[in-house]
Parts: sequence; structure tokens; C-alpha cells
Amino acid sequence: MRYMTNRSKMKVYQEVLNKIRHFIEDNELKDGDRLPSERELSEQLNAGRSSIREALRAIELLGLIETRHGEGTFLRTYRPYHSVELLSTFVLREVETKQELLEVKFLLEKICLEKLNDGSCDVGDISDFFNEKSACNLHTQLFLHLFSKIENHLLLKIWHLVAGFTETIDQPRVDDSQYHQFYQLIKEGQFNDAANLHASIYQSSLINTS
Amino acid sequence: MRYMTNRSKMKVYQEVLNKIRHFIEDNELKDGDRLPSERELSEQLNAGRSSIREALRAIELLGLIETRHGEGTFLRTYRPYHSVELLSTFVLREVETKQELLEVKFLLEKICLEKLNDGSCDVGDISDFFNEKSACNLHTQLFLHLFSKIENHLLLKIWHLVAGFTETIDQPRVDDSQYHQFYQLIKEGQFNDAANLHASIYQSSLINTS
DNA sequence: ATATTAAAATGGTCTGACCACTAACCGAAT
DNA sequence: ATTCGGTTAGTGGTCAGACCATTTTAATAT
Repeated sequence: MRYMTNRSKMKVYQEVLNKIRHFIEDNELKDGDRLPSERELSEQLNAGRSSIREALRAIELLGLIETRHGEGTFLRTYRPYHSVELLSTFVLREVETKQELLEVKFLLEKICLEKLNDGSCDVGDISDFFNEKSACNLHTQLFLHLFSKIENHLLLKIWHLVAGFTETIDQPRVDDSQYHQFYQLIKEGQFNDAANLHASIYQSSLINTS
Repeated sequence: MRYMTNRSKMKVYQEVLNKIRHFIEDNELKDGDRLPSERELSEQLNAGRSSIREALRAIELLGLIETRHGEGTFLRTYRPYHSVELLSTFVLREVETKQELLEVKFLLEKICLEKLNDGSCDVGDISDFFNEKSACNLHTQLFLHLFSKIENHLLLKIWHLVAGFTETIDQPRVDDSQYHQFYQLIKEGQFNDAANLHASIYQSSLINTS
């Protein structure tokens, strides 16, 4: 028993993860702030550097940190794009999982539209978004904007997260004209109608999938 | 340039990840199937064992694989809600206001009630829950049950985490009689009325707080 | 002061050594 | 032949140390 001052069966890299999390909370680190170097963490957390790296690589894949060679490790706003391709292999097979994911995304967007409707917000200028090549990107950009209007940062985060995961899934091709109509309704502030159309698009996508 | 047969700037562990993915696809591995050992992968993929481990630890954290000491590494069904917990620790840390948190919780519960209403589900026997001492516990237990009825694990998990986090920073004082009424409506399957009451309770709590 | 160069710090990777756990194997006792 | 118990090989878990590649910083020369 040379190592294993560890008591709990938890693996070192997982404990490291917890400690890093606490470190972030205690020091109130925010996006872009730098974490201690791997060697420093190794000493401070009393773990081998390889274990530190296992932890860091894991949350790097998740998109929670960013690593810059020669500089250091930095906190960053969550972006799902790294794990996306990877997850596709695994998510794709499970049909229920896929539908759960799509449903949650839909429901969150529905909430967003409803809140916009209640608050009678002004959406501002969104004409730029239609320059996006892919419909998928347009959708993401559009809702990113809409969510930002309802002023609930957490809700936006959750949706963004879910939407990121959704990208791993083969999106059923959206009817372009239908989507254009949706877009117009948003632009005109007809959130109620937009919500209905949104729902019907979602419903029809369910049928196409199954 | 001793190592670095790598050309692309991609890190080794990321390439390993891709290769593993392909391996899984090519061999059509399914849940519970065993992956080659770390040492085997190290040879076959032409990478150091530490790099292999970085890759494996990362997808282990995601819940894609399961590792059993002394046995090996096994494929496992991926469910998004596995990683939700992990991500939540980083997402929830950025919550800016209590109000935003409470709103998300409310909105998720609203979704739940609406879905129950649409699906005209049977809630089953919930009389036991009123034995709970605290109203807070009752609320949690009740919605845990309701969410389980709508059969979306991901949604349940998200709500559960948000609700759990809410409890740590907020002790809601609910009007007992009002809540009892809410409870009765649920019991009778009047989800629409319940949703309205739910909303009004939320609204009034906002006033009390501010 | 500015430009150049050297040194230090940091992430990236590999190797090799142990430890701890598991399962399979094999011989001895029944 | 069956069962029990120990050995052994295979596997994950962890660490230490060595290099490499990149970036930043400090020292030095101009």
C-alpha cells in the first residue's frame, strides 16, 4: 500500500476534478481565467501529474476548459463542439435518447417563445442571421439571440447545452419555406403564431423520424 | 522530432478517441462488450498508455464506458443525463441571481404539468407523499413522481439538479392551504387548473421575495 | 530604447515501474 | 471426480522521470 492515501474508492482523477471545481468556486474564477499549471496542481493536490492530466483532458473534452500549449489551462464558457462528433457514435443508436434530447430542446424553445410573447419584448434586428449557410446554424444563432432577450442566463445555458448535444443527431431536414415563415413571424413579433408553427415543425419531425 | 508522427495539431488522446470510435463502429460493439486492454490499445494505436488513458478517462467521465479494475473496459449505453450532473456543476456555478434559478425551476415544472395535461396521464397513487414533514420535501417528492410519469429522463434530471441546487440557496415559504389545494388538483388529474395555481403561487412568491 | 538571444515555465507525450484487483488455472485434500 | 485453496497472468490505477514543442519572460547586446 504505497499510494492509496485515498480511502474512498473514487479514482484520483475524479477527486482531482472535485478539488479543481472547489478551487474554481473558492477563487471565483471566471471565463478566461487561468488555472494553476499541471505541475503546480500535481503538488498542491498531492497527485501525480498524469492523474491531473486525466482530469483536465476529461473536462477539456467536455469543453469546460481550454488548453494552450506553452501558456496554460484556461477556464472558458461551455461550448459543446468538442464532444459532439464523439458522442454521435453513441447517441445515434438509442432512439429514445435521441427523442428525449430533441423533446427537451423543443420544450425549452417553446418556453422561450412563450416568455417573449408574455413580455412583448422587442427582438431587435435579426436580419443578419439569415446569412448563415446552414439552416441548423441559423436556428442556433436565432435562438441564441432570442434566449438572450428573455434575460435568464441559466435558461440560455441549459438550452445551449442541450442544443449542442442535439447537433450530434441527424436533424431531419427542415422545410426551408416553413422555416422562413417561422423566421418572419419572429421578426414581426408574432411569437404566439411562431410558437404554434414551431410546435408543428417539431411534430412533423417526429413523424419523419419514426 | 522524436514523437509527432502526428502532423495534424490534434492531440494524441483526441486521435485515440477517434480511432476507438471507429473500432467500435467497425466491430459493431454493443453495450457490455469489452474494449481491448489499455496496453493492447497502446500498441495497436501506436500511442503511449498515458494517452490512451487520457482518452478513456474522458469518455468514462461522459458515461460512455465503464471501467472495472482487474477486468477491463466495457462499453455502456450512453444517456445524456449521465453527463448532465457533471456539466451542472460548472453551469450552475455561474448562476447570477436567485430569481433566475427559481424561474427555471418554475418553468420546468410548468412544462411537466403541461405535458401531463396533454398526455392525460394517470398520476397513480400519490397520497403517501403528504406524509412528508416539510412542504419543501413534499414538493420535491411530488414533482419527482410527476416528472417520472412523463418519461423523459433528461428533463427529469435537469429539473432535479436545478431543484436540488435551489434548496441550497432558498427556503421557500409556501402557503400550506394553497399547496394543499394544488396537491388535490394533481390528485384529481386537473393539470390545467394545477398549472394555473402553480403559476400564481410562483408569482406571489416573487412578490414576497422582492 | 530596441532588437536578439537565452532561460524558464508550461503543456504534450512516452516509458517503465509498482500497486491492487480479478479471473483462470492447477494441484492437493476430500 | 469434486472441491478447496493458492499461484499466476492479465488488467486497470498511479506515480516518477525523462524529453519534446511552444510560449513567455528575462538577460544581453546593439
